[in-house]
Amino acid sequence: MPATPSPNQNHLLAALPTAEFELLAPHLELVALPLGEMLYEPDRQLQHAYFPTTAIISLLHVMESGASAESAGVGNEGVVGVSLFMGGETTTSSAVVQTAGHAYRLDRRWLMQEFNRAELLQRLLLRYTQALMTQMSQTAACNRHHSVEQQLCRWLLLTQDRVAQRELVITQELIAGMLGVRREGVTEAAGNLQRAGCISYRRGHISVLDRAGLETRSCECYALVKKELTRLLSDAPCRHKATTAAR
Amino acid sequence: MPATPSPNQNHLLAALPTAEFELLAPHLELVALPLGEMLYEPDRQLQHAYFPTTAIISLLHVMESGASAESAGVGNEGVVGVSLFMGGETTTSSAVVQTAGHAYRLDRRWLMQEFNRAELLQRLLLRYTQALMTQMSQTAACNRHHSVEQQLCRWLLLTQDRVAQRELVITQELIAGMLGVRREGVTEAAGNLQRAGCISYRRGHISVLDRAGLETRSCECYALVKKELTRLLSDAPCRHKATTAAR
DNA sequence: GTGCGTATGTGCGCTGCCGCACATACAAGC
DNA sequence: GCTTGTATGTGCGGCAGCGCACATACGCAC
Repeated sequence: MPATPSPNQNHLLAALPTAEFELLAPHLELVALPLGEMLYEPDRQLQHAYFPTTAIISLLHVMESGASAESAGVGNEGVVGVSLFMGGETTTSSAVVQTAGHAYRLDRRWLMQEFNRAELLQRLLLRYTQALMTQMSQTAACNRHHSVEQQLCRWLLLTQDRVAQRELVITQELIAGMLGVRREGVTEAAGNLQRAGCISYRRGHISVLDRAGLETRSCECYALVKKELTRLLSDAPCRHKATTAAR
Repeated sequence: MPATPSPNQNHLLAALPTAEFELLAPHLELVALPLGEMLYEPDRQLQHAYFPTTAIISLLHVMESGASAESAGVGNEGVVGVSLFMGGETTTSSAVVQTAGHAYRLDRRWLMQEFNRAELLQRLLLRYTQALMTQMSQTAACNRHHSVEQQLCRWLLLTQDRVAQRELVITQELIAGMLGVRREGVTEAAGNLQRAGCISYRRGHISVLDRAGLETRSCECYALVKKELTRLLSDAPCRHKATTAAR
């Protein structure tokens, strides 16, 4: 973990060619995102796009019944607020900070303007958006067909990729909210994984011990989403090495 | 149903201002899409974008187990092949003709070129893509929390909006494939809906008798997706009235 | 009309997840 | 240390949907 926050910790920002980055840099504002903060909710006008460095954000759907489910997560590989440049400005989902950390944000108007002017920035953001769509649509199919344990594995792998740390700081209760299942279901699945030596956990902390084991027990969705993200962003121009991290 | 096929039957094409449409028109090619035809599949390079008029296309995910689920459907409100202008060129899903009919298609290269040149075309396509993302992410949450009957209602309503006909020509088996559930589950749900007077059906045909009834029995997802589609496309410039049809 | 392919109806037992009601045990603050 | 809030463990009945095995019945092709 770099002690000094840097925009290059975000893969999209790091992938921008120097010329474009220089234009953008003065407008980047570092913000701390505490756990549970809501970056946007349905129908509320989003004021900034957020490029996470150490924070992780969940795109959550809350149903009328109060039940919730995550359609995608965003970490240092992406950006929160694609609806700004997609033109809709609002979305039907909420964006909630799932792991506290930092992000750089850009003002809405500036981003919208620059998106239309800077061709490479536009291309990069659109390619990332397609990766996000992959994640969403795969989650739809995954929710239909795969078990809680498989989905927990997928979720742990995706999340760990974003923090680059063995230990995740999160409660099973919160994970249940993301997956849209009961907290008890997560407890049981996590128990199995711990007994199998894949993870170990204590009150609010989960450590990944055996990634290969998790990948075996995960459904195919993890590898698929990961592969697509890599494909879509790896051949982008790149100032720093941040984008190369595949899995 | 107009006897003469016209690009204006597709809401996106109809929404283009005359100047932009004139540029595009010579490149539009009318094609017949038979039931079951696969417009693209994972990793296969897409050669055309399809603007359906009477056809309906399902964006399907096929899992390793062979099970499938639709993450979104595309009818005359949209376009198949957003990955072309999003920059990825391929996707991880398949696109399968769910209801036979017609579509206008545009060559891949021409569309990619024009997307970068024509600002209004770009804006329209991106807004539609955001509506598609709404459909995908809502489907993810819906698959998690709602019953087969609720989802069948949602599916019937969305599909009927696309054909503008009382009667849909489709088997329960195919619907089951879209929803990612058992055929018997669809049979049972359809039986309930018929007994309630919402629909009537016979071998391969389903007629919607009571839209309001279906909306009541549907989950909130139908209204939400529909509303977002309307919002994103209604304030677009519009040569014809096609885009105004909100439900 | 007759026949046949295929769409639909129905009944099993089974499983995974739910909803609830607790028991337990951790960790931070006094 | 002890208390207290909260995270986790566990057991129950219930139910929706699954997988299977059929029975039935529709409608097209001949």
